[in-house]
Amino acid sequence: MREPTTRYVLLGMLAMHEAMTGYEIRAAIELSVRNFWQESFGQIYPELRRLADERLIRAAPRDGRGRDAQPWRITPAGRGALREWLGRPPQRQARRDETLLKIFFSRHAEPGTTRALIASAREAAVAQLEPIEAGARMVLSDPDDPDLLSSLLVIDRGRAAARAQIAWCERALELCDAWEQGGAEALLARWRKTP
Amino acid sequence: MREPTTRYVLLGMLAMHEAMTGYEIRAAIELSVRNFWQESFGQIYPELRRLADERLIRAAPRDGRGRDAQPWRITPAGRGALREWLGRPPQRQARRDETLLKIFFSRHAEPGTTRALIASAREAAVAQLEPIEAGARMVLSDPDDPDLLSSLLVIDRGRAAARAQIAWCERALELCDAWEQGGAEALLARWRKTP
DNA sequence: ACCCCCATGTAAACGGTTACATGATTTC
DNA sequence: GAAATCATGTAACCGTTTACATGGGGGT
Repeated sequence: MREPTTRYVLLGMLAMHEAMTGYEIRAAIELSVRNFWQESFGQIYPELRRLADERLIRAAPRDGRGRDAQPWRITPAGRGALREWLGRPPQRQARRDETLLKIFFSRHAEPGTTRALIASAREAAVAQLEPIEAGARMVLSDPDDPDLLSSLLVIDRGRAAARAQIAWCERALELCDAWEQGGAEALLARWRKTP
Repeated sequence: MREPTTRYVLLGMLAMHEAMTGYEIRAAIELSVRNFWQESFGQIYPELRRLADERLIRAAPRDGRGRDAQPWRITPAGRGALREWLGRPPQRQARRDETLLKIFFSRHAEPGTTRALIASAREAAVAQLEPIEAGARMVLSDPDDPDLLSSLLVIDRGRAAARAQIAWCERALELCDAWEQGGAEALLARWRKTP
């Protein structure tokens, strides 16, 4: 049995932010959890309808946002559903990294591909780091935010992941060096140096 | 435009291993890249048929494996397709971690949920580490393997990711402590201590 | 006799992205 | 006046998982 996660992301965001439109929820996801979650409008809008049908959210009065903007509010039942989901052990983890897969097979590619893949993985991680630091500064500027702990935790996780990625890329390039210069022997020597 | 990755995983495995059945390919995936990729039989068997139709693989003679076991071999065209895919920049990355999502929303759960989630994330990472080390020992026992570099690279990545996860979990628990004992002020102090 | 592993496959359902359509409002 | 952003939605398509079906071979 699989479980749709989208609805709980929507409920979670509405639990944090009082009243939001689908568009704003999407923006909030991109702002806060973008390093480990994403949702498309094609998921968000139909799911909001379903949540409203089940009385887990309810339409809030339209104020001066945009003409068509429909803000939603979480209901007590919605908070209950969210709490219940949070209490269940998480099961799904993505486990899909195309870059690493390519690196794994790269012996069968054009020469130099392994290095190129590692280098671009490093660049991607470095690029990830910048918005994370910007997010950190933003969060730190409002110490009264009740979600301060949550925000810092996920920021720290994204940062740690990016840093680990960068460190691995550098080590990986060293292992490539050793392999190219001294074959299996040198590679294993380099490997054993820092296990 | 999206691109099916399954076929290239199959081609890659057949490029590494000479002749394999669908079942063996699945086992090889679970052995080597399971930390960042997975395939189900429902994907593998139909895709093998398609690859055979396109002459990227071809049926190898059945030897004494099992009665129904059908080994496949990669063709030169298949190697070409694999090489071409490896040369294209990787695009998809999963970006989906339900555990972290729950941690992010855990302020709206029963008290203690945040800690419980972090603790179970830590345990999961520790459990991941054991088979990785076993895999490392296995790879190191055969230094003549032409895929030695590839294997060590992905093993090192899995290990680095698991270790980073464990380290983050410990820091996260410390941040929880600070928050619970001294509120925002203590949390920020702890945060700034090791940024 | 029973159970587990090997082995292949199909069909349904689901989760998710992409493309498309539409139009208001704000900013340069 | 043009461009960007705000805003909602639908339909098609695709990738993936799950459940189901089937049966041989080997071990206890």
